[in-house]
Amino acid sequence: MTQYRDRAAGKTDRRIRRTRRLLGEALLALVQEQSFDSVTIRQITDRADIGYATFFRHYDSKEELLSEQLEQIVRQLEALAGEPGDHYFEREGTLFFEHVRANEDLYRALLAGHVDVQVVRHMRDALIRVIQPHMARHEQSTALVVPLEIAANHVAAASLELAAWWLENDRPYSPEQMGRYYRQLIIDSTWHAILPDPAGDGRQ
Amino acid sequence: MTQYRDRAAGKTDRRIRRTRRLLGEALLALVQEQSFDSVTIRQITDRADIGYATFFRHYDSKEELLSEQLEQIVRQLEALAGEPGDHYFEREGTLFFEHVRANEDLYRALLAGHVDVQVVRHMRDALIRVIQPHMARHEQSTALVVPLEIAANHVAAASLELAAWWLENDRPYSPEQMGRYYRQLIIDSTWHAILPDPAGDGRQ
DNA sequence: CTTATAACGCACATAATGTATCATAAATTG
DNA sequence: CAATTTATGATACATTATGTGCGTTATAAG
Repeated sequence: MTQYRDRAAGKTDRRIRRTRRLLGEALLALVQEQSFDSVTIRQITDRADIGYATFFRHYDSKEELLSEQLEQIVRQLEALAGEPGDHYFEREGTLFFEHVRANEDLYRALLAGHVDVQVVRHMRDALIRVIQPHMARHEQSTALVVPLEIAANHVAAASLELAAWWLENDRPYSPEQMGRYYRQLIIDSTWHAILPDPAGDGRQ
Repeated sequence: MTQYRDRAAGKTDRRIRRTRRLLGEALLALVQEQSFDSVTIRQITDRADIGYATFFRHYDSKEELLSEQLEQIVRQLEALAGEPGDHYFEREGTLFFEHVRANEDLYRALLAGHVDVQVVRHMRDALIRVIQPHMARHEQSTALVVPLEIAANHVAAASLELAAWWLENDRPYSPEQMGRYYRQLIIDSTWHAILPDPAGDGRQ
């Protein structure tokens, strides 16, 4: 059914906002205690003190509810990345892993639990939309060696994978150290792969 | 239940081999027609002409059945990679994407459909076990800038992501072209990131 | 041929999803 | 504040898929 979704994203009626907020909080709390796919909709509504049937008036599935929660992460990343004129690739690194640690619960639900890969892909696509404008600055300067589409996908996917590795292994390195690895393995590497030999750099 | 699993991987009784083969084939056929998560165990057993209850004597879930099918891909990759003495990173590239195209059905089931991320992770871990020995050759030579564990995880994950992108976008480039992107974006880049500045070599 | 055992078919239990409906509570609107 | 709209609660119900138990039949192994 899902009948209240269009209504200006639920910004109108206070009851709608309250219900959606409670459902989101309940999901986040439950995901701390068990894997995402083992959470049932009944559990979510019980924890949120919301009628079971009410859930379906807002979401078709728990994946949809999770995706909505992930949007707040995307907004944080947009703020992190700043404007394309800003030096995204220089500032990123430590900031990204501090952000991951600050939102560890959400990232664990996404990356370390049993989730449909489509949800991860949705998150990755949102990340691409944040990253790509920053990489596109240099597109007109020269013909790219590797298509921007592929490079942006690579950076987004590899960032999530590195974050997943970090969380799965219980954060064995500091955000600063991970930031350095991140830049060496993903950012700088992709930079060199994208741009044709800049002459004198001595790398590729 | 799953009662015949220990029995030397079902190599003994011909009926066991037959049942498992038919179930695997049925899953592969179904995944061509619909997404993995929409396939039911009943559909698999119907297609395979196997009793419903029999499925559970062999597998606990369809994820487990899929994972078993993926093992044949891992064996192919092992053959592709050859011995650690062989120049894995030089030979890889085109070969990998020809391999992906040859096993497109299985890769689509894994990467393009709705699958539990744990299954993808299982595949990725198998890939790491193939790749890591090839990278470890150089470990003793110098202290690595990026830990081998992280680098191997990165290469495996990024390889799967690039393959996923390729299939999701209906293979817009040839395996040869993808092989070049693969080397520039993942292999050579990781090589440079792993080893400290080799001074004069210019590449690795 | 004899024995072991895998598969079949069926019934049944369990659990989760999703829908329909009506009464109630709460919000918005004027 | 009053009137109206509407979201929620609660319940019952239908549907679907998973997973198990068991007696019978078919088939492989020796």
